[in-house]
Amino acid sequence: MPTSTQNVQTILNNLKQAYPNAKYELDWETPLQLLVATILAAQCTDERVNKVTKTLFPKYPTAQAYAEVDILELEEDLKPTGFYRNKAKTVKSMCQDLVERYGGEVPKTMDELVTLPGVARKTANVVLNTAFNMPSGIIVDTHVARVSQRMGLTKRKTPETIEQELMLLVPQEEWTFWGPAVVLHGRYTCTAKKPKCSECVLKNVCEKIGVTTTDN
DNA sequence: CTCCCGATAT
DNA sequence: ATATCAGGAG
Repeated sequence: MPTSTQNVQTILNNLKQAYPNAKYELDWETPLQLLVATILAAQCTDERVNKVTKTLFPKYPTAQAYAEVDILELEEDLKPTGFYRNKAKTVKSMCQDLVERYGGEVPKTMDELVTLPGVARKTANVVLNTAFNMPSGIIVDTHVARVSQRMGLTKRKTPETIEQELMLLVPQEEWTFWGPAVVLHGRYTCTAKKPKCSECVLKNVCEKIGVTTTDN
């Protein structure tokens, strides 16, 4: 058995012990809500997104509602999440697309999702993994990318190529667990600045590539 | 590669 | 002051 495969098993075991119920922390009830929340989550904490969507979701119950809103009003609604002009434009045009091409429903395939404005593989994987329980791929956000590189699981730089390598290493039945678990690990332990290596459950199989500051 | 946006951590 | 934050488009 290759070393990397052995490491992946160890990583999985330790992650499951540390984050047994790992799941995405964005608040949502419908696929459309999760899709919108994930777009708003770009360069913004989930906590802030949840605060905004608490009032946003009741105001816009359907894709049609976003599609018809005045762009300036939507910009105001999304302002606290940052990148608000881009996000308002993206959400509105994406929902227009949903209404025109998919009857207002969120499509359930990767090929269809990534044709929507503002949706690439990361956002599509979040929706497919979380809302539709489909192992379409592995969520690779800034956290998963950073942790994977530090662990020595990949030397690639772009989310797409990192995802490709991870999909070869991680068994498919673990894909939907891997993403949320590694995101949590990256957010709270393997942080971008000053990672907490001394309390890391993966320290024994981590190569600490590019880690310059540790707490021990 | 840059740009979009603003709050927070360091 | 600067890096970073559940990214994606041009």
